[in-house]
Amino acid sequence: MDRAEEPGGPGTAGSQPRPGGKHARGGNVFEHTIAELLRAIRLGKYLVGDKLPAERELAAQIRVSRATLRQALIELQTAGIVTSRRGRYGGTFVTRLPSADTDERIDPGELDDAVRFRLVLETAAARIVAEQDLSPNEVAALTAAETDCRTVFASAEQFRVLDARFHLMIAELTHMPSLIYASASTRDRVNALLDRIPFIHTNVEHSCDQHREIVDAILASDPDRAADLAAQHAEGTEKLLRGFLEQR
Amino acid sequence: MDRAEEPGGPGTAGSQPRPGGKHARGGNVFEHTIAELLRAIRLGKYLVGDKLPAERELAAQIRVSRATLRQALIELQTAGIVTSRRGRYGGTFVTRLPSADTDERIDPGELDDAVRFRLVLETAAARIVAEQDLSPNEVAALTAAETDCRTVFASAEQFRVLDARFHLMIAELTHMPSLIYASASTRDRVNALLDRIPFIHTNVEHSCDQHREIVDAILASDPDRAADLAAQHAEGTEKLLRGFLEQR
DNA sequence: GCCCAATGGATCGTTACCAGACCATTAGAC
DNA sequence: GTCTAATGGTCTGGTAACGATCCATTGGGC
Repeated sequence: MDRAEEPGGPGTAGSQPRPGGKHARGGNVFEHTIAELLRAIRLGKYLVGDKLPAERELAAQIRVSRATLRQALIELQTAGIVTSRRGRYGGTFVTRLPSADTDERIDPGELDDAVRFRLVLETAAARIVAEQDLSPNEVAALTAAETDCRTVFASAEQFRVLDARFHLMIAELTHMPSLIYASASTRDRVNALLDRIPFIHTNVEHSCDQHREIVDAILASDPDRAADLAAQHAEGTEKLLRGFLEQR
Repeated sequence: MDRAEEPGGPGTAGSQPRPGGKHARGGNVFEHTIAELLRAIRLGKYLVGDKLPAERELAAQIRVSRATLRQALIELQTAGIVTSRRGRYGGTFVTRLPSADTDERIDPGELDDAVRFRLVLETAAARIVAEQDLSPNEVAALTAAETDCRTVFASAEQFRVLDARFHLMIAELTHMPSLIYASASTRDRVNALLDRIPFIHTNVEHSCDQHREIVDAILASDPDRAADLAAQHAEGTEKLLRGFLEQR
């Protein structure tokens, strides 16, 4: 190796991916904040109808000033994704899911990276969780997340949120902050890709079946089987995405 | 990435880790820049004696303004880690390795997270690389990185740089930017922990032997063995660290 | 010997973002 | 009915970081 740099080398320096903008970080803090909120909604942290945390609290969570957060919220409000009510017991509420950014170009490397990294993370998470002893609460949460997925065969959007919640649930059960964060981040990238391809019922049902099997393997404390099933599951998505998006 | 998030919701929102500071990101851009430079040096991207990229270029790489970069460089210069020379064919040169920040407190969760995530990443990387066909150049680079480790039994600092280079080499051979970035980031966290414990010759020799075995498995295209060896290797470090640092 | 290109060094005006204080509105409690 | 606590909405001053420009130094090429 060496410090040839650029072309190949997304090496060690370079910090987070930060497109281009005025200040540091992701372009600017404002856009980053919007992205963060959208992601949380898309990944099912806040479902439609849910109330977001109070502005002061949410700002602290995203580590951004309230002023900037409000800018972002106003943007989302304009887009019809949230609404705000004043007064005690008021707040900001999710009204609908954000529509997919179908216009963005597809970076060929992006697909490859996102989908392969997802395979790594989810396989590992499934194995790790299967090796643990889960508390009754955790078991309940996991099975609930699994069955929730089966309730919605209607829209791609709704399914995707619940699907994401299921997979993130597994990641969270590892209690590894790094893995949780990486999984959420990667999941969102994969979801963005899934939005580009048709919604296929058969696939959804198959996915749900696989979810069930993964949960079974985890609850049966069978790490190898859990990992293997998770890998198969991820590979299914991978093939689907590559089939639709690669080479064009 | 790292650090989780607030107590309750280690969920999906929460953005990059941003301790506490004025502006956004890692406290402030200035500190982040220093950290980034130190990391690149510690992980062997720039070895002692090497010339850093020109300020204008380096600033662009780190995605930071030249003014901020210079602040950081001046700090490093004051600390004796780099020196600058003006004029054409001048530049900024690495003079010595940064000394470890032994004063920082050890977050008990940090050890656990860093060490477990490292296991996940390096196991996956080894498996993936073993599944690939490597080009002659890649094979050469890998074996070179491995043998380089054996050349230095002198100081902990030097060994750690070469050790990091070896592991990052494997990560880079996956050609997965996300995995490369995560590996570098995690590696640095682990290194910071290793700086707190004594440097044990026997362990280093054992590590080198394991490196050799891992390379053998990769070149033999034996993914399972490569993954298994990588896991054993990482677990060795894990036990060492836990033994010295946990519970006190 | 002169010039030039590449580098580090310095300065300046602008802006994005922040912290904190304050105002406005609301629903429930009393 | 009034009070109160929790919330969204508004405003102000401070500053970190930026982009841009210019200066200073140096070694090699002509």
